[in-house]
Amino acid sequence: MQLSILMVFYVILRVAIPSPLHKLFDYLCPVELEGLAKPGMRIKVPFGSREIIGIVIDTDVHSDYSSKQLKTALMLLDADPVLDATQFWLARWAAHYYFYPEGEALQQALPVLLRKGQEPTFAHATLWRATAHATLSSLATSAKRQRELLELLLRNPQGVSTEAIKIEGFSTPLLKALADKHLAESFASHPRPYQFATGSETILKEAPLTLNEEQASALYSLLNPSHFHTLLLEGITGSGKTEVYLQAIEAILKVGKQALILVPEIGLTPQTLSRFKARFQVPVMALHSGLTDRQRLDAWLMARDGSARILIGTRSAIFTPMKNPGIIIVDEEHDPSFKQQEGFRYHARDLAVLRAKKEDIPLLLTTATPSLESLHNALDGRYQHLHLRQRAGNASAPKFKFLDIRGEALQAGMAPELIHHIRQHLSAQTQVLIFLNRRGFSPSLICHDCGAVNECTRCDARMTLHRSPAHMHCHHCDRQTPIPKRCHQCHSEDLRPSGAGTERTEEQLKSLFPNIPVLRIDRDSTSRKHALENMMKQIHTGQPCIMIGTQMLAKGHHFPRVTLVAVLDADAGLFSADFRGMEKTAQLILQVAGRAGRAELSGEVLLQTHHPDHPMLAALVTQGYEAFAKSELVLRQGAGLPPFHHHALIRAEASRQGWAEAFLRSIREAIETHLSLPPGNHWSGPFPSPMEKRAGLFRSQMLIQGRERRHLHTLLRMIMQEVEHNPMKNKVRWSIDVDPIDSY
DNA sequence: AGCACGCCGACT
DNA sequence: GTCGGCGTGCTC
Repeated sequence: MQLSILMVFYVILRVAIPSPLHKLFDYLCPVELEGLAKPGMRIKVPFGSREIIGIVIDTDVHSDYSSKQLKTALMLLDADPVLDATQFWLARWAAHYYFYPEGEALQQALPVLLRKGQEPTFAHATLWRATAHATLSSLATSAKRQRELLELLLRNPQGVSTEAIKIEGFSTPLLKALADKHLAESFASHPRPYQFATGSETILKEAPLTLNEEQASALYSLLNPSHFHTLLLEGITGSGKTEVYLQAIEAILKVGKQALILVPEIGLTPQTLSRFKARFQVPVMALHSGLTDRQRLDAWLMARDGSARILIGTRSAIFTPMKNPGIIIVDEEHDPSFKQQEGFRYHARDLAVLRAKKEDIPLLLTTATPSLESLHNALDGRYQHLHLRQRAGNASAPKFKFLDIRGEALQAGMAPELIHHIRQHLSAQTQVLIFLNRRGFSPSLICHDCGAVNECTRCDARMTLHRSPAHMHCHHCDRQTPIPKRCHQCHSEDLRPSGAGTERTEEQLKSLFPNIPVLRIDRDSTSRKHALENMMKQIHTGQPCIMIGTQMLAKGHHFPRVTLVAVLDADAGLFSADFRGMEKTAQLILQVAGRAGRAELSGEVLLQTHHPDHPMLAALVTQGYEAFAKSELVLRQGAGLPPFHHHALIRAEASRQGWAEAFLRSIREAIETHLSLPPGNHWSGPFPSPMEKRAGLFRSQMLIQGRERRHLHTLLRMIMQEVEHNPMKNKVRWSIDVDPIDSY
């Protein structure tokens, strides 16, 4: 007997769901969507007891699940993929590379409103107009207000917004009355915020500066070829890096293309933006955290349809679509804020390289102090490496000097000789900048009788004493308490602040120089609206003053009247547990130093240190950053550290001590007993994190070092597998950090 | 991550 | 008697 087999072929949709599960989910494709669902489109699907929006990854005829087990997708939200091919590829690539769930990664590449299922269209306003047959005579003369409103509508046949009608003094019931009589009607308008024709338009508002030879050569190298290549442009502060890229952008705009500029988190200031807006006539869009969801979507749409020509944004802007990409620029490429520090731990600079390659456009990395990663790539010939060694105009480079503070009595962190220098510079009618990377009044409050230190109950850290307003503050978990009156151990009342933060140095400077304005610039003093702006205004009057601040002062600002820069604690980070401590210190010192002598005045930089003979510090000061960086690279190579070997950090935290570590240990042991380690990989740990307890959680980590990326990733995949089966996985919070930039 | 299910304490 | 605490388990 012959059985007739009825074969039913289903179309399977593979969907990325925004959930922390590291997998894709299969759905049956409804018949009416067959042939319509394409990769990159949003689709609504049932998921557990909810309905959520996922992204179509693929269609298939096979699934590991039977058609009985599969649910049917509900509806497609897009007629065209909302993620273009590049975005789709980049987000997925990053999800795999950084071991982040694909659905979550794709989600993060989309503006919030699109995640929520809104249409990818511009904001539409509801406008009102008179209907075709409406005339004033249709209304009784007694309906005075209605007549006035109708008159307004008749005068504006293009439509009047509801807001405008209210502003004119008409109430909504009045409008409704007209609508009910079919004299007024509403309609939706989809304004294009910019109408922009490519071609013969004006691009510049302001003439470019004349480039010197170095700048011109950098510009030429950047634009030739116009295909993918990476250029690391290393130039000291004031050497005119920005002018080079402004002119590169101009050239890109001339051929009808768009430019994407990534800047550090604190770099996206109104000043940065105004520099672009002053130079270019074309639409410049800033993508920053202050935008509403709606503004963000509009900016995203304008980038996608090509009407926004210049896009400036922080880290996440790397996922902005562009219709006609022409160039990507990563400004201050060494800045750590390009690496996201939680969740989706991607590095925007590294993704920029991937994206530029995919789009086949040039990538420019600019900095005064290259990251060792980029420098290594340049030295190995993967990036072109160009220098701007001349300072623009006639500014001269600042002179560095060590101030040996061994055995010196410091006043709020300042040596007598430093105070003497400050006095000299002030009497020459110039400004002084003091750098201290420590907020608050004092980093610790110590009992003078028993030595007990006021510590945070939730972290392995000391509470910082703040004076204005007076409180104790943990800078690691944000816990705040009143200032204790007595020692918690011996109840002595003799509690003394030990060490100086910016508040204390500010206070000391004010008493030393009562007639000179002292401006403190840190996160606390600038939290009020316009506070920073007002201080900047005062500084730019050019009158003598002293600025005391944290790294907020180090980045981006121009202080033409500053002739003395002092780094109070050049040793911070010199002996840190983190192998990047030295690199970070060097970058910070040079960045602060760059504030001095930017105009015609020459500058002096004083570094207070206990280690004037430290070889790295000496190399930095006498031979410059590149010499320092090259010798640091030699050390890294010898120690098998990045950028020569690759790192990944497996972190875990739990509410009870020992859990996180036990979890990591069981992962490691499971792999070591059942599997063999891919070649070139090394484990260390698990060990407690440098600050084991933080915000009430006990943290542990395990470091993996790998000679080759692909083998490192093989091991990370093994770890992922192991975690899936680990019974403790729900007792701890864990994460993988590929290419970590600190081990906090 | 959500959300449901499930099994123990103080309340209209 | 029930509301609700959060432990546990699942999501095609």
